[in-house]
Amino acid sequence: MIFFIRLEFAMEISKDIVELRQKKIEDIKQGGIRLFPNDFKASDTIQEINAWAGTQPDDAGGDPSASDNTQAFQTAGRMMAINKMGKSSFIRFRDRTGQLQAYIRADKVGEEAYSLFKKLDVGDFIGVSGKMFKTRTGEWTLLADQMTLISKSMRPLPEKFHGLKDPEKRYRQRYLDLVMNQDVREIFVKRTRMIQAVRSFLLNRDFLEVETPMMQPVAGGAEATPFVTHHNALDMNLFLRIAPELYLKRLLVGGFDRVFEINRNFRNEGVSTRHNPEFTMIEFYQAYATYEDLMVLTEELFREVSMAVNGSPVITYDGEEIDFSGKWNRMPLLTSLSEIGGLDPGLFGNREGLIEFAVKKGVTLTKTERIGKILTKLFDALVEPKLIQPTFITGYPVEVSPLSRKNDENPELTDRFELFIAGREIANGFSEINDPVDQKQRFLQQMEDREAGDKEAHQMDSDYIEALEYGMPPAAGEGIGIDRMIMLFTGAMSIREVILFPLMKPQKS
RNA sequence: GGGCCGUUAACUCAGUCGGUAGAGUAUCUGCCUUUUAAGCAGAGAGUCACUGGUUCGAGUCCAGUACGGCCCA
Repeated sequence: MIFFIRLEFAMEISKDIVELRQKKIEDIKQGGIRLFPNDFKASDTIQEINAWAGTQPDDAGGDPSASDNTQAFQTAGRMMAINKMGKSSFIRFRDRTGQLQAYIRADKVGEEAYSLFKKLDVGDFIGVSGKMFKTRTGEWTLLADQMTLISKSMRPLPEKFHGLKDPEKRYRQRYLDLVMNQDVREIFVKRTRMIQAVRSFLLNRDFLEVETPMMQPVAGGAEATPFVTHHNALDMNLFLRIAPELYLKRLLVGGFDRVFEINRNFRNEGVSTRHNPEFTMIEFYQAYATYEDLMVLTEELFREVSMAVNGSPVITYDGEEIDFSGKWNRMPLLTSLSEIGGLDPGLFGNREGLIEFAVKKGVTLTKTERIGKILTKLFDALVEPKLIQPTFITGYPVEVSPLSRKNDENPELTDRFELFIAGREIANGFSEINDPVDQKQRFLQQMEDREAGDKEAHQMDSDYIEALEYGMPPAAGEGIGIDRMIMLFTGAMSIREVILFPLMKPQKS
């Protein structure tokens, strides 16, 4: 008999935490307590309560029974720590605005409520009402005269001191990352603020925010491999967009002279610290402007965003101070190749010489690549990593710029820039082609490149050509990688740190 | 796609030369009405990512696979 009892006892306490909590939940339910009520009103935020405490005189709040303190509060949040001391306990709980300590006493909330409280766990949501007092150590604390269970947790939160560190778990269960790691929470709050700052910058300059198709019959506006999907009822394949560009320019034809869109693009490529298959871009287009106007606008944009989120035009990224104030460096691509990349200018038009140089520098090329492509590959390898301070590189070859306007003096080059900060490409902008004949020729050349093996070369978009044939005003447009911009302003070294739910392979069960 | 590294309790991590799996936190039981990573006493908790190999014996050595991290393309 004794053996039997001991065995049962052993089985009981060997259950895991989730099972134990389920049993606890049954107990609470049996006691007539509602586990998930939705009618508790948190009339005060924790921030408001802490702000009130900040206005109190230094000598106030010492005695919880003092009657001169008549301000009562009611608030709610998730319990993050519990210190039980017999018939009284301190808890820390948190809402969206901050954290607060509360003091629960059996003689204050009543024996019944206190015995319910003893069954609760870190991670549960509670509602508390009462008045504020100061503890012996001087911390303002809510003395509960009522305590309500609002939502019960069934799984334990990660450990309170070390938190959640495993990157895989942090990305897959971002909600836990956000609960446990306040710095992560701040990154995503900052992300939202930055996007708002970009949006109001453009709205203040009379740009119209629009939404254009994410599912497109022809995936254009960039050189990338698209995702393919299928529409059942229409029985047609569609591509997830790689860029909104060609639709935004159709809107220029339509008379929206200043438009922008902030949204996701999808590119069917690998993942890395700088690439997620879906990522956020802003593209904006301004009629009667040139790429030079947009460089100035971009400088203003970064300064304004930097001031809005950091209060300074200077940021630190990867140990480097980056200064957005003043006029940024501007340098033609070819100049950067000779001055920074160490390429002899005599080789600029010499394909064989360039290939020889590339091989010497360890840059891999395919056999069919033309001079413009080779030059930009050399740039990516030899110059880009060295551009730490904000730098506009201008004058890109026509053959790698199928949507950019040719330069009036040198038709081999385009009126285009790319912006580099901290050794990374952040933005790409150019004066737009509004000559439909030129645009069609560019598409035809791209089709030749595609046939020669460049799978990312642009596809023909006849519908877009037709739009241009109705007449488009001269314009300039730009795209900025929002995720990379946010990495800069938050100091994140991986794009996964600024995307709430980065793409992960499923785990096998 | 290639290279290097990681995967051990719910979380954070140890684990020596190959010899029966460890700590802190969390959990459970008891005590405790001003704590601060509360304290005191006790207890339970593991498919050592997975599959195979070597071995008398594998968390540890070898091979492969999965997932992840960093770097390169």
